[in-house]
Amino acid sequence: MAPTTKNPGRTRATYFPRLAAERLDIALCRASAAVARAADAHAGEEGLGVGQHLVLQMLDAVGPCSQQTLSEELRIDRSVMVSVCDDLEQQGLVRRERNPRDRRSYAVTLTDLGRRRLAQAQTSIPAFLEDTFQPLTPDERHQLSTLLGKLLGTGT
Amino acid sequence: MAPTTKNPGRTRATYFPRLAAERLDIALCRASAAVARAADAHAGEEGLGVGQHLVLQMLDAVGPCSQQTLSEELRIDRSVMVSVCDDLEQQGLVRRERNPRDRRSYAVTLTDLGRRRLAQAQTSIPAFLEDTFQPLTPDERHQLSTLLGKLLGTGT
DNA sequence: TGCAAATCATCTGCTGTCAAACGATTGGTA
DNA sequence: TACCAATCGTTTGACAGCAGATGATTTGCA
Repeated sequence: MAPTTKNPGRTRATYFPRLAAERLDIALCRASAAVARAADAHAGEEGLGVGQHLVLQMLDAVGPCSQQTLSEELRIDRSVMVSVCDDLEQQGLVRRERNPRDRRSYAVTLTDLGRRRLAQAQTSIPAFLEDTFQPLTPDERHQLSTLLGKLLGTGT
Repeated sequence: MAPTTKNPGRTRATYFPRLAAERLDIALCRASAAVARAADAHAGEEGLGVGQHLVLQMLDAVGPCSQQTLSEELRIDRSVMVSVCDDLEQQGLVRRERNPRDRRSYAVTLTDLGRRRLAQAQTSIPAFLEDTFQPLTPDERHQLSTLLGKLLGTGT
């Protein structure tokens, strides 16, 4: 069985690279799926979901926010934001205070515990990014960041 | 109401650009989500799902395949591949023939109708890509493709 | 040969995401 | 004032994606 009798149509030197080269949209989606998987795994070890981390980080950066604002800025659907804030509140990392000016909205507020939890979670992010984007040099990562920025319409 | 009495914490000059610049993983996922949404919309108009299109294209390129091979090369879960092939078969675009060498697997085969349908669907792809990646110059698209290729481990 | 392990396609159940609808509240207009 | 549209948070239902189990079949090895 020198000339492989089986695997009649199996073209090693696979098809995927060709596809990824031709279809930029597919390449982007597949890469994103891999990265998202890694991020979820990392977040799982850390005990704080990706979305929850982002909410804490934004609250720390810009102060108390409505869930609406958090949704828009973090690109997380508002119906998802509900459960994200539920979890955070239950862990005592944020408080939901009614906005006296507009009682329809909350003013989601970072607690001291939340601030400490965020600081702790932040420490592992650089290593995670380093690990996930290891195939790229620092310069290439910067290129990628710029290109994605343009694609997202977030200025340069 | 010259000094806006409401919107106390609303920081226009939004937060998202900062986030996207710091967190390459988030930028990648958000960009991918936007692109995927556009692709789904395009595929909807075309009447052929993204996965179904990819299957037809691969069959045309490499000949009859098992669902397993299609799954691996297209990065589509095998349990999802089942319904993708179901749809294609029901529309008469592929046939599922048993592989006589290995009756566990199918040899999914492109029909003439499938080949014509593929040719028709292909024509609208360039315009879709042009539209979706409009913020990027051709050179930048090539850069992005190269970077994603490295990230996906598909050689240069 | 006969038997254990691996493989292919499929099915089931779980999770996360999104669209749409809903109550509560607000702002604007007559 | 009374009323209508818009907004915020929430709930619900539909749907895709993935892990794991299952049945049929094949392969490897004694």
